[in-house]
Amino acid sequence: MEPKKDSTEEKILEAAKTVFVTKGMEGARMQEIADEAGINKALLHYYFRSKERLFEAIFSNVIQYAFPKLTQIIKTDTTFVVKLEQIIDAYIDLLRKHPYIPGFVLKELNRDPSGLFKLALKHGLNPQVIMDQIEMAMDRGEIVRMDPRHVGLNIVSMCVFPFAVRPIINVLLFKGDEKALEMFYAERANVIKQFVIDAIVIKK
Amino acid sequence: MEPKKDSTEEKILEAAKTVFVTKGMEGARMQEIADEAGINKALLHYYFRSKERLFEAIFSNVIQYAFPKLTQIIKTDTTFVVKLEQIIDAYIDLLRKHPYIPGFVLKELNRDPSGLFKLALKHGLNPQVIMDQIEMAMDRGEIVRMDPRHVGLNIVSMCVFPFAVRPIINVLLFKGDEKALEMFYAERANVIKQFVIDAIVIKK
DNA sequence: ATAAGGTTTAACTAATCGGTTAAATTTATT
DNA sequence: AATAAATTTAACCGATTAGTTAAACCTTAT
Repeated sequence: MEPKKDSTEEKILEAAKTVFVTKGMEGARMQEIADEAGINKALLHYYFRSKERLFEAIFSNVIQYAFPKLTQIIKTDTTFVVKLEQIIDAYIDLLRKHPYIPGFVLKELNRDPSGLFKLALKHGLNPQVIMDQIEMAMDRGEIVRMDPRHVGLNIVSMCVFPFAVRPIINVLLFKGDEKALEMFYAERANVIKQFVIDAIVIKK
Repeated sequence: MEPKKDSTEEKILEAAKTVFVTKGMEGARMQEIADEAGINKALLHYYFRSKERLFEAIFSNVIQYAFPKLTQIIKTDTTFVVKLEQIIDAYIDLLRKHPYIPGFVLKELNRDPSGLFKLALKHGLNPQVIMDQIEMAMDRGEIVRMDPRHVGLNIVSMCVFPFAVRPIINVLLFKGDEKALEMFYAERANVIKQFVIDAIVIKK
């Protein structure tokens, strides 16, 4: 929280983030993090005693990009459609700015699912709030009635999955054309909004 | 292809599949694979010279669960809706039988995306066939007109993503109740079919 | 029986990697 | 200038791991 300037600690955290996110916990090397930060391995251990401690500092910070704060939006006093549009826009924007986060988080949570318990408590991850809002929209007759968990999962799937498989899409659909790929991602917010609305919103 | 009986080679391949899929290429240990196969490390290297060779044998075999043969279904001479239903059913069935494949394939393809080129050639991965079929359904007026890549990606996302994040869903939505989780996955085929049909099929 | 190939045992190499240490050097503080 | 803290250097430790080797042992077909 504290290190504001380009202090050594900040340089380390930035370097560690880069290396951990691209290589993962197991693939990352302390020497590489030190190089990336422009310091040496001894100093790296001088600041963060162990690789595990450093990783946890990074992971706990990065997790907010994967589970963003949606509670402000979802508790707004508007129609479900408006909330839906705002949430999808916000989520896709966030993912476009941090495209490698989904792959990283998936990898690490599959490696050690127990870490999720701590994170759920620490960051107040509570899908129930979202489920409740979906259910209330059904009660108001705004959307068709179905298991809200499936609704939520469908939306998250369409938002996150394309980023988690970015390398695959890049090869299979765009043959390496990063420019076209980025444009494709930019389109997704509107595509998903339209898709979900047509699928579940009741027309009057 | 050849080893039919419970030959040593078959035992090794089975053991390697188990270990690689659960631990990944980096996390897997040759000793553990040898133990799992009930043999020793020397014999393991006697059959498969290196870890990399063994891994490639496994990965090339496992990849068919991730990119199943959909061409037979999609080339059928029926309406798009019927094809859609068959494909989603087949895909969800496959994933329920091999729930850890998505996580594994994602992890490894993110680690080394270059491997995808070989696989695309070797297994004839050709999304264009599917894109063409989607476009033809639009021409026939069966579904609304939109970028077929988004359509395909939406469907695949809703099918695959929930399996890739199985540990997360298990904790966040089911608090470890594997029984309820499995039932939830069983529901998904129908949920996705209904969702997609409502989203893009034109009612007459 | 014997020859060949499959299998085990056990020790070893070479490389990698996280982490430590101690001394020297630089930088900032008083 | 003197002191303390930050940083570098360079060597090292201990553990892990992929892969090798050579000898012995077992199984099986000829």
